[in-house]
Amino acid sequence: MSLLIGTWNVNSIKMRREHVEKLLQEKSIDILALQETKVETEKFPNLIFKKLGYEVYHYGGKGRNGVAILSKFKAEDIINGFKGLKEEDQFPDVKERIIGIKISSEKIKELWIFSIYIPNGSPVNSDYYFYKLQFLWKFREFLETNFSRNFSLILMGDFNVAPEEIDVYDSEIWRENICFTERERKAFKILLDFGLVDALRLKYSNKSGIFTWWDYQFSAFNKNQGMRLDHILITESLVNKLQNIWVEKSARGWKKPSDHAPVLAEFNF
DNA sequence: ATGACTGGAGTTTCCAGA
Repeated sequence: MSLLIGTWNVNSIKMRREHVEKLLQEKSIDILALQETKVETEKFPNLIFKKLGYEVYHYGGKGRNGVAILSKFKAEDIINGFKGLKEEDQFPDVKERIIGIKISSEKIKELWIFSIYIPNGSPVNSDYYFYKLQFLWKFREFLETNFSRNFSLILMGDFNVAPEEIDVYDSEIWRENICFTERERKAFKILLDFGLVDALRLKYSNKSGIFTWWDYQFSAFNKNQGMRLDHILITESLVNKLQNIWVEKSARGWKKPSDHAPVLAEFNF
C-alpha cells in the first residue's frame, strides 16, 4: 500500500486553515505534520479536519509554537514532549514543539510519526541560540530513551537547520546566519547519528537550490533565495520503502502563503 | 512610488520569526 505523508510549517493555522484543507484534498495526503499552529490546544479547528476524515493530534499555546498531526490512521499511542526525561529536562515549551503518534495497519507495523518544531534560536549567541543547541542535544537523548535505530521512525518538521552548503542559496552570505552556523549544523549531525537518514537526500543527493523556506522580504521566493529547514528524517528500515519525496513549492506561491513550503513523501508498505 | 514582510498580542506598537 502507498502512504503519502508530509510536513508543513503553516505560520498560524487560523491564517492558513484553507491552505491546509486544499493541500490535504488535492494531494490526498494520509498524514500531515504541522508546525507553528499558533493556537491553544483547545482552539485548534479539529472539526474541520475531522469532517475531511482526519484524526487530529495537537498541542499548542497562545500566540506561538504549536505542533499537530492530522492522520487518517488512529493513534495507538501518543507522545507529547520529552517523554522519559527528567523533570529538569522538560523545557517549558517542549510540548508545543514535539508530538508523536504510533500507528499500525495490516501492512504497517508500529510506525512512529513525529511533528517537530525546533527553536529558531536567533540571534546567534543569544540565550535563545544556546537554548536551541540544548534542545537539539536533548532531543537526541529523548530518542535514545524511548527508541532505538531499529524502530520505524519518521521525524518530520521544521528543524530550523540547513544541514549542508547546498541547503542555502549562498553559503558565503549565510555563513554566520542563524540556522546555518557550525554549531547548529553539528548538533543536527549528532541527531542524525542516532540512526536517521535525511530522506530528501536519498533522492537528490547533490542537488542545490532545493529550499523549504523563503523570507517574506526582499522578493526572496521569486529569486529562489531560501534555505532547506524542513526535513523528513527516517530510520534505516524505511529507506527502501521511500518511493518519492519533494518540496511542494506551489503552496509557497498561493495567496497569503506561509513562508514555508510543505515537504511531501510517498512510501510503499 | 521603480520599493514594500507577517502574525499575534493587545492597543498603536512591539516582539518573534529565519
